[in-house]
Amino acid sequence: MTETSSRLLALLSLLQARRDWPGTELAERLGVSGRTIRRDIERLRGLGYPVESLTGPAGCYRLRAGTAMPPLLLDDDEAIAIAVGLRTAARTSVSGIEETAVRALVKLEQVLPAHLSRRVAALGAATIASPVAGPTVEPRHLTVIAAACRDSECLRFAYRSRDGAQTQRLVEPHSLVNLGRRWYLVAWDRQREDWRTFRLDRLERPAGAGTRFSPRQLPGRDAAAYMAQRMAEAPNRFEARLTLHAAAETIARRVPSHLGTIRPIDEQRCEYRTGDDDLGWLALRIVMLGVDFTVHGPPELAEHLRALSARLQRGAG
Amino acid sequence: MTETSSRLLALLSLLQARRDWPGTELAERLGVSGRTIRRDIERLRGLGYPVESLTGPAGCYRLRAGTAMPPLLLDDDEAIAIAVGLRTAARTSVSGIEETAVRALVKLEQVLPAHLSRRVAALGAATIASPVAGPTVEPRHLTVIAAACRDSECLRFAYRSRDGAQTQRLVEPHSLVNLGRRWYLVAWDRQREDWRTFRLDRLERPAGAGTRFSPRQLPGRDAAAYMAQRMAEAPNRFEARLTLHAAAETIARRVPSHLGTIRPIDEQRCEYRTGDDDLGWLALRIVMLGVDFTVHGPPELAEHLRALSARLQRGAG
DNA sequence: ATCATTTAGGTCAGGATCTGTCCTCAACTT
DNA sequence: AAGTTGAGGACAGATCCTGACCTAAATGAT
Repeated sequence: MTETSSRLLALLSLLQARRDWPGTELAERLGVSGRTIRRDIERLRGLGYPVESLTGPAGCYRLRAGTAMPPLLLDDDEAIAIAVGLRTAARTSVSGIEETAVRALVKLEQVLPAHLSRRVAALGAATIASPVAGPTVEPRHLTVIAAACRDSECLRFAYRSRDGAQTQRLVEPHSLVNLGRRWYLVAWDRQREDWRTFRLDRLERPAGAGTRFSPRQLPGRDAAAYMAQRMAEAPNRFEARLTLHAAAETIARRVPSHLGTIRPIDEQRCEYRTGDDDLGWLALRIVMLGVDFTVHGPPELAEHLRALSARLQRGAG
Repeated sequence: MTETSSRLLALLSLLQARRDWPGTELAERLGVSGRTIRRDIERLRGLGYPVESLTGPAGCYRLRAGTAMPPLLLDDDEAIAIAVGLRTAARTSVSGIEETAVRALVKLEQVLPAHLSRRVAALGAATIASPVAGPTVEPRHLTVIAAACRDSECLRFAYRSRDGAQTQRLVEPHSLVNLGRRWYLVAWDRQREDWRTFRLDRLERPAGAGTRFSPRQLPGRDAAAYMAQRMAEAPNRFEARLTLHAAAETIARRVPSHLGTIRPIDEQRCEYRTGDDDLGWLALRIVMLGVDFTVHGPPELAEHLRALSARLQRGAG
């Protein structure tokens, strides 16, 4: 019955490509009689996909939103758009869905035909990298590691520790965690026989080792909690304290909660605390607020802003 | 045969959720015999989905990337991640796939269950809007209009022209075009009986009018070309000319081609020309380059940068 | 090297399902 | 009021599906 099944898929595909479909046109396209189309529609409804129908002249079938997600039938361009969209969603670190985006990306890339994969890679190469954004994570690394987590497959990679030393690692990956602007891997290090966290931007040539492992119990509630605890021990290099000359609500609407805290001082001012490892990024965040401000620390930030101010002054003549 | 079809879909879903599946486990999950699983795998292969298999102990089935895109079977969270990803991809205006992203978004939203739709909307509301970004387009407007284009349905909306006058429009939508940082609708205006272009950020309460129309032939090669021609007649409000104190190649890698042109002057300098309607955005683009520069015009830009410089100077103390 | 495990696939019989044809109804637009 | 479109029952013939049973081939562990 591969005939009937594939026809049902083709029917779903058509119903997703356009909204309104008269029965006769569907019958023609699929090469079956109108009666069979009606039966197929009935089958789809039986499977839980709500197909509306209008009677009379200009009557048609129409796939509506139901209670469950139907299989998505994408053409090449749409698949590419989704891959690119998920990559940016995974990278932007403001939406709060980074981990899910990576999971979806792994699922998509597993079945993405090679020629589309190449096109996505080409588009990725054309994407600009902001010079103040600091080190970035390659999307490929992200999906390789996420796939290893999902499939309980050992992972091998080279790691550059904070002091610059290169080591080769073999780990049992547990989870990918997105915190602040960075990605971390929580994994059991097989050589050191202990849990470790790795920053993805310090990691090179990750590849599945080919061997499976049985998942271990991570100490702590979950990977995000574990990671947050580790992070609390090693805070950001720069912790900024400023006064903003604008109402707290105005600012709160522009700053995602994990990128710092806002406290009102009075009607026209508020206190803003935020941290980062990168001065350039920190400064840009402040500039983008678009309001007057006063820096209370750290001195490096004030220095950086003065340098930026001087550059603008010189540039503007 | 709804039984067999839905089992095939369930099988595809399982194969997408994890990489390796032993046959016995699949048989258990789907409640059929192992022989039927083998036959189902055979069917999937017959439909063009390449299912690998490993024999021996630890043997398993594995869905590989083929030559065509299989139907994507998503869970709730993944569907949300894709919706959010496509929204950002449609909004960012650097990837060059904005139109396709909107098309995919329309397809997705047409079948996205209501409770997921609400969650996407909630996430969208939490997204921050940069104050220098200028007027933004609501994702809802984008999808409503794109759907009307796709389905050849008349569209009604309120339009605020450049001088602030409000008018009610009834149009036959032709295409959505993304140019620069903006979205435009190319449509046949039924009242004026001529082609018009509309900026989406000036448009309110778009809604399908319920009536269908038969598509007209647009003058010009395609909508993008038509739009580009119209745009050439009405350039940006501010056209910036600067010298950057950095090698042309360095800059070229950071600037998407439609956001201005780079011409080398010598080894260490290049000329950068770029335009925008919004001084804040223009200035931010320059700041983000992270290199020294000299502004040659327009005077408003220099003025704006001096003001920004002063703000930073004050803020840094 | 041997053994156990896993996929591959042929065959068979009974039952279920699918398809097209023909027909009658109901709903809706013009 | 008429014409168009979807809904769906009935029927017959062909097709397909499933589980059971069996043998072959590949592969990792002991």
